[in-house]
Amino acid sequence: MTTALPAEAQRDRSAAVARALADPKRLCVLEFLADGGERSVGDLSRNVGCQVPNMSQHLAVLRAAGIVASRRDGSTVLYRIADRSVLDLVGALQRVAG
Amino acid sequence: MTTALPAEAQRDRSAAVARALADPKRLCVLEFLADGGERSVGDLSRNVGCQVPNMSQHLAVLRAAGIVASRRDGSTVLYRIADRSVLDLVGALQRVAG
DNA sequence: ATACTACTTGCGCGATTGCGCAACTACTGA
DNA sequence: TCAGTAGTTGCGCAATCGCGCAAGTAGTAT
Repeated sequence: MTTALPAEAQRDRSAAVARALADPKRLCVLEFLADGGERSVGDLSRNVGCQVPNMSQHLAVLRAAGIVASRRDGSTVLYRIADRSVLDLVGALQRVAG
Repeated sequence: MTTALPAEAQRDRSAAVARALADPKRLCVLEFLADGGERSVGDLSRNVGCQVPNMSQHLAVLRAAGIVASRRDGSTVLYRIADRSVLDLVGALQRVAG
């Protein structure tokens, strides 16, 4: 079995994930990544409509929460959804928000 | 069919729901409501460990996001999870945060 | 009406957040 | 090495958030 974490620590982690999703631009990023597979920072920044440094910060928030992952390809950095469970989460979110 | 909302408005609603979930105490409230059915403000405030006015504010946030609903029973106000889809959302959140 | 319990609302404060801007690092190609 | 392109990081500011506290509303009971 996995180590039984105190319920409070688990809630803190859940809250951190929710906080990372609590921004329209970051949700927009996840929509692009959901059907685009991998995208560069510049690509995302153009499509979402914000400056590159701002997008980089948003992506850092998503990555810190374990929602996206990144890899470098030459001079560009490609971001992707970290896990399929993230798609379920975004779907559930949209259903409640619907 | 339902009116096709602009994607941006849908994202704003999703972000609002996520923001409402982005607090450990509010997640704790949802856990209590998930297996307790209906709970009063005082009850929740005792179990979560915060003052009554603070709990009332947290519940107002959750209600504004459509996550919980309330009804009055005499002098007490009982809160409950608004919809089953909220349970799916919290579950998906915990799975990603796991 | 009075007193009491249950809850909500307004206010102010410290902490966090999102953003633009500038500066910095990382990689490519000549 | 010297540009040039792609991202990241640091800083400051306005806006928002969570909280405690005080005051107000709603319902019960005497």
